[in-house]
Amino acid sequence: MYDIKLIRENPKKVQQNAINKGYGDLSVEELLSLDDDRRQLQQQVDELREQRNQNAKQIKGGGKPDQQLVDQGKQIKIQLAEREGYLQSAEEKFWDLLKRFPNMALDMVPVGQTEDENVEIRRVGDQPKFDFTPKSHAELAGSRGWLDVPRAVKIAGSRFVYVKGDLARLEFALFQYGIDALTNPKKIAEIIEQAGLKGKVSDVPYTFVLPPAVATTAAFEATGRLNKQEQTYKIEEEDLWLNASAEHVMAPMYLNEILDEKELPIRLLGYTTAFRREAGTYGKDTEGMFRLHQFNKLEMESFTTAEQGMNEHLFQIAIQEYLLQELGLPYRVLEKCTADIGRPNAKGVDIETWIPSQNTYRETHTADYLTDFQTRAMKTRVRMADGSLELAHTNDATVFSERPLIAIIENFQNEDGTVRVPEPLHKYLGKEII
RNA sequence: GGAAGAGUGGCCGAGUGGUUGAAGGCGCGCGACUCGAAAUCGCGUAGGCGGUGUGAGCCGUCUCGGAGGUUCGAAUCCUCUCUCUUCCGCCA
Repeated sequence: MYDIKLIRENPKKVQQNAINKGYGDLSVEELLSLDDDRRQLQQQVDELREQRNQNAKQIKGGGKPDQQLVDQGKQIKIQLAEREGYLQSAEEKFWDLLKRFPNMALDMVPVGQTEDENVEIRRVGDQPKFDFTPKSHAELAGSRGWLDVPRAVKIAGSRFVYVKGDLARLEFALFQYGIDALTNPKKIAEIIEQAGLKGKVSDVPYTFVLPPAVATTAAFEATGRLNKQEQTYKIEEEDLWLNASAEHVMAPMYLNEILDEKELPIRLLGYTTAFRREAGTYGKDTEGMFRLHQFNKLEMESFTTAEQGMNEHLFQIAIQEYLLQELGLPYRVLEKCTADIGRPNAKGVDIETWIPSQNTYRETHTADYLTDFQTRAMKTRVRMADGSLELAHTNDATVFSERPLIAIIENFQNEDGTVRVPEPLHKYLGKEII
């Protein structure tokens, strides 16, 4: 949720930002008018309440209640109920609209209308050269018995799969590798060093977390990511939604809490199965396991002070790149433009990994810097060393989903359909070729 | 799922209709005492919203799990709901 005070102070900037992020239908003018309405009503209500309280205080003094004062109190009560009714509906309108406003994009974020205007900032790693025609992951996995799509469709419908055998084991190897790396102080220190972030970010390792896979409406809404129409599954008969990313169930962990500055940063490494409706993607990426209703994901979530937020973002990107480099996967980093960073984001980066069968880079990772957009709604605050109170900043980023498996089996495939396992995963898989 | 009990400030814990945003204690902060510390003593210790305004602050209002209701007036009474504890049932 964006800050109404900042909107009052910078109406033009906020309106322009909404347009840049694809929310041009939202009117700052309308919002400020609703804000005025509610503030006026709030004042009226406060004044009536004051009268009520004063009146009650006077009555209390005597032994027998003064009938005249009691009648006066009744009058106040009637007026107050009326004003409170108006206030309530004014508040509802106001908050409904305010919640729809996007977070302010940082100045460095390129302005763009679609994801095509994301800006590539670097490419790392060489695309593999094949002296045969490389197969798609769906072909490879199909021929090796690693994916069973028809049977998954039979029992759960489209966009579900059974992941089997060595591919399933490769998936767990990948996650185990990510968990080991991010919980290891030495690795963390190495990544910070390599990224030139020494002294700029904390060197505390991530804490591995297995979170609930669901969240209540209130918790999910506070993350700014509840997207019922396109992405989120609701559990019938329950006030619960299936997460579409571990971030959704970790970001609200400190709902209504005041953290001590000394506790920060809080770095969480969450693993969960994620569920997405994928509405509006009919016919897109239908082969194999690229776009599924259900997939597993390892995700970083950090809580920092405002001052540390940006460096934490850079740190999370550095982690993503470090792991991809160790695996030997070619990738490129894109600075997401205003239209693509998403409503709650102030800045965001996508990492796309080379997919030989598609002859292109495809999104495998994302890193989001949310500033205080989530924490304002979640009321997650920080008691600073000087005693002041400020909103925490949040960052989240992918460590690994299942998509890197696609990149691994395609980039490291042999002509006979076998796959060379990246060296860091050998110890988890117990073999070098699958 | 059934039955009973309980949810108060950072923590513990008073409080069953009227100066109670809330006694007391612990913790924490500042100060005194001390060479220093402990102990002791003194003072201070929630947040949101609105208004006014700034060295600061001041005024009003709301918040005692959450929502609603009764009342001139609710932490206190009523209804619903959530969570926790214990017992029963079921179960990976």
